[in-house]
Amino acid sequence: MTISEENYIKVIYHLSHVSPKGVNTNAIAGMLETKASSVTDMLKKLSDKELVAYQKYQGVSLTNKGFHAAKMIVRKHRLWEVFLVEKLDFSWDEVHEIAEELEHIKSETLINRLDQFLGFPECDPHGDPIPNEKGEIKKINKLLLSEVALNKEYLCIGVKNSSSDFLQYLNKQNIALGATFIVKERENYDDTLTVEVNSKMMTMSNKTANNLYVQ
Amino acid sequence: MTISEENYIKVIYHLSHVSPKGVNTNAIAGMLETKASSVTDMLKKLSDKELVAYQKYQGVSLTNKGFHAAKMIVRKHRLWEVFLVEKLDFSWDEVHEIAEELEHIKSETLINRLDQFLGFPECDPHGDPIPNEKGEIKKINKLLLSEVALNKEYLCIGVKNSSSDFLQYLNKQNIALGATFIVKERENYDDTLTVEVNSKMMTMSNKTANNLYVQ
DNA sequence: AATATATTTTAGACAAAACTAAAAATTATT
DNA sequence: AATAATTTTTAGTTTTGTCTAAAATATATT
Repeated sequence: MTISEENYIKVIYHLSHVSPKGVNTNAIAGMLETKASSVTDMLKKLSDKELVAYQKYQGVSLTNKGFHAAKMIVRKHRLWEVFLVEKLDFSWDEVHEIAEELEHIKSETLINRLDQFLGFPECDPHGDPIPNEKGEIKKINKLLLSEVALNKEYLCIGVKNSSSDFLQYLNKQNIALGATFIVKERENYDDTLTVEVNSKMMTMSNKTANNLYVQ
Repeated sequence: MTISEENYIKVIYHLSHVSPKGVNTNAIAGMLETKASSVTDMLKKLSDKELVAYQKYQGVSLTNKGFHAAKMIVRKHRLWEVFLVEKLDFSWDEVHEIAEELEHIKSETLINRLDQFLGFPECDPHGDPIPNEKGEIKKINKLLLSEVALNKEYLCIGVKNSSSDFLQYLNKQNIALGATFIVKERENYDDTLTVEVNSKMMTMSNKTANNLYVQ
């Protein structure tokens, strides 16, 4: 697989969680910042390689082969992110771009040794689960902070949006994985929350709360 | 720079140690397993980018810019090799191929953090020096085991040939960086050596001795 | 010095992955 | 159901890096 093919497979994988009935050409083009016509070309190629099931005008989905390939790419991406944060002291908002390159390094042995070196982590620095060698993903029960009961303690276990803007905002607010939240009040008008974050009070927008996974 | 451009620059760098008066098109083609005509095309491109000084039929050499770029690629390659051997327990004959891929990862920050994480190593697992952040290379005084005085102790500090065949042969003979050698006898006919390797006697061909750097 | 051999370059072509513009199919709206 | 709007595909180009075959230059040999 070329890097380009891998990027398509990965994007189709992520989009098929949102639209499981078949991923749109345009959606793929949007994610890859390319044109729909380029996507069509690539879908034919991936279809010939039996990585996707593709019918003209009907969207695509991954075959078993493509699904497995996608999970291996995600596995690499997330393991490298752990490496960058845990071993090289990058912060969670800096790692995505570099991992986008590292995820295309071919060696299976490399990635399995890296996994071992990192102590077989289950999640990446944003709380996303890391597929194991076989492609199995441990499902984690998670809630959005925006949907949580009042006056109960929750633990921050991930972010739904891992854009560096959002992550930098969280850094500024001292919110990281492992932070504790107690929602004290929910404003009816705009769903603004009053939250105790690590024992300190703050006001949190619904948009923010809606991008924080807790347990 | 594309991966292909980087590979050309790196090969020109290595070949210019052997032929400092200008590197041949054919030599480059040989190293990259491509055709001379492809090399000519690429040399024009690299010349336009001012990475090499190129005159038709006269061979190429690196400009200062190209020279620095080459050293940064070599730096990455060798640091990743140290990482693979020291942290992921690869053996010195397994790392070259993987490092060939890793050396093209773009981030400067990444490589400097990796350098720090590894404790600013001066040599890679084959004893080759690692350029620092500025591209400076610490020159190491080294001799070939084939040229050494009899009955004096020498330390193995590198290999001249780092093909996996040779490295695997050395593994089998329990020769690694740090091994001690005392040459007891040199056969006049074919320069075969009788060597004490880590206090154990062995017979060593001239070809082998000629590929071992000692101090 | 003339010729033979080897090396290097040019010219033209191809595959991969992208693009633009136009055509076709699907979906939404009246 | 007909038309409008949107989405997707096709057809034809472009760029990058490669190739083959032929031409040009340089080097070696007689």
